[in-house]
Amino acid sequence: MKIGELSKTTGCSIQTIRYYEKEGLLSTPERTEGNYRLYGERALKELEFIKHCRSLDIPLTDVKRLMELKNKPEESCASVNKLIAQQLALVNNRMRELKALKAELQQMASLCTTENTIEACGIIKSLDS
Amino acid sequence: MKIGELSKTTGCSIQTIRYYEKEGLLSTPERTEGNYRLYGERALKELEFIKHCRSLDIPLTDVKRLMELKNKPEESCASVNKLIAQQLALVNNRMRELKALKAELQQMASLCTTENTIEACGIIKSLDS
DNA sequence: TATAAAGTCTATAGTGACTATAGAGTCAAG
DNA sequence: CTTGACTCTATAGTCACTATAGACTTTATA
Repeated sequence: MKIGELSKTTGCSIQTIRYYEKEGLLSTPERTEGNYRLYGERALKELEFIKHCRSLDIPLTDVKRLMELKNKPEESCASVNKLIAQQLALVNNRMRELKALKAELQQMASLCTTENTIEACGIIKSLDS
Repeated sequence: MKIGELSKTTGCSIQTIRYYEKEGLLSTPERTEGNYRLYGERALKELEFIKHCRSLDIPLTDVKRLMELKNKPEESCASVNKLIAQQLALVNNRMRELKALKAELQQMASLCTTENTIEACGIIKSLDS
């Protein structure tokens, strides 16, 4: 299939697919006589793997490492484990931050009624303190 | 005070301060004979305001708008209100995503014991599906 | 007083993960 | 045989910074 079809099937934009190729995440596709990229099952699977990792916010460098590890099936998966644990720690951190953030935003929202002038606005006041 | 002191007082890096100035968020500072930036109370307050907004993940364009609104104290604060509500919606969305993400990462972590080879690794398997 | 060290200046490039655009080439349908 | 859809490469833009190079200014020390 050509890049447009791959894009539709996977939901990745065409530019993103080419970007992943440039970054060495997708294996170099064959080309038609007219120099169009040609993809098969393999590229589809690679792309789905990347998509899945990205939906977990795993950075592309780590995705690349994971894909390389996949090709060394006899090695220990300790590094895979570590990577996921790190990712989990990041997510936990970010969630804690977001909770605090949400609380403050809600508090701010409650300080403002649309009828106020900016001078009297509780939100601006709270941002100033 | 000079930029280094402002940086230490506020915890913003020197480059960030200069960046905010370039983006029109900080008012243009005076200069010494030797062309060093000179800041006073005003810059300190502006910078604290920006920092506070940024800690709430409010994008710089919106911070700029808020600062402009602050200088029009007689206008209605409806737009301030709207901006905060939008930000809150974003945060809520992101929290929902992160929850799902965390659940999946935890599930994955539970699939792997360090003794496995990659071939048998539950994490890689789950990333593949 | 000389010089070394610390601070500051501007301008530019890099980050990550894309997105957008320009300008040219390819291919299928009417 | 031409129109339109698709694809190609190369380049620039996004956001909010961070990092660097190379020059200048100020302060501290010998």
